[in-house]
Amino acid sequence: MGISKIDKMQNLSKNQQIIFDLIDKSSEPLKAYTILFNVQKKGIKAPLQVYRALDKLVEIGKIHKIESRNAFIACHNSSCQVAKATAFSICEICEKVTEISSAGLSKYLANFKDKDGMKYSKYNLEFFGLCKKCR
Amino acid sequence: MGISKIDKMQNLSKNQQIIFDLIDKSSEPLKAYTILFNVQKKGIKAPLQVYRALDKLVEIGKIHKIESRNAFIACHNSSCQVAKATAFSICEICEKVTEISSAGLSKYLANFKDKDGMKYSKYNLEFFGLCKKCR
DNA sequence: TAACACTATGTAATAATATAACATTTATAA
DNA sequence: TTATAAATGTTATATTATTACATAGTGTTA
Repeated sequence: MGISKIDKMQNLSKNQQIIFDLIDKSSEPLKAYTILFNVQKKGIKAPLQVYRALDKLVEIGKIHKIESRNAFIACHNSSCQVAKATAFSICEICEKVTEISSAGLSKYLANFKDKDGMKYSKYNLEFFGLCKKCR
Repeated sequence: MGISKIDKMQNLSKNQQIIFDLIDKSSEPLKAYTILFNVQKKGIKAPLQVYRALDKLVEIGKIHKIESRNAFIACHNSSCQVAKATAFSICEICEKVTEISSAGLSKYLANFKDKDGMKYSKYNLEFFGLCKKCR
């Protein structure tokens, strides 16, 4: 009668919950020190407390890191299996980031084989361009 | 009788050439401060000198930044149009990075449209897994 | 319950990555 | 040649991330 991994994913610790809530309600990706500044009133004082929570949230797939921006957004895509398959579009003017949810794309990438016939279990894809507003 | 952009790409400045040579002959991606350490004997003393050369080399497509690793490798792929379309495989154990050269993949991604029918002019894709040696 | 393993937290210090600001020099084009 | 753009040199500082060590909570199981 163990607790499954799925169940565990829903029981965030105190710091994890505070930081997830902040990221989840944000309309844009947040940087670690922006997060730190915003949660200091809740008792989280040190960078490490933020980075530890971020690491865990990324690990369980609740948030993703936008590598080219060193920033974090909440996952809104049920099909990215625990952070293993992520794709984003990034506007180079306003910096708006949107998670891409495309069955075709994820299928294509999950099945992609390199020259040696090797498949990869995990990927991150970042598209760049101009969003509707900024065109 | 102007000099074309292609020609310009081959005339690197002194610092750019020193830093490109180092990256080009490296068997692994190099980090900015590793580069700095290695070119100090050649008179490049400050981080900014390195970052400026790196920025330029990325811009003209001679090198690429591996975003998830904050490291740089030389481009060995004639088909990545001036750094606008890059794909890499990264071994999560030995950290070996290989640039992927796949006409199918680049065609698929160059033509990918999101839900709004929008195409993107630029992308970076990083695959993660275990390389042959580390399996 | 007691002992254990595991996860999370708190705190200080510091490492690693990257940019701002300003002065000067070199290369290129008109 | 003169204007312009590109590159360099230098100092200081901003931003991002980790090491090391001590403590506390949570769940498991003997």
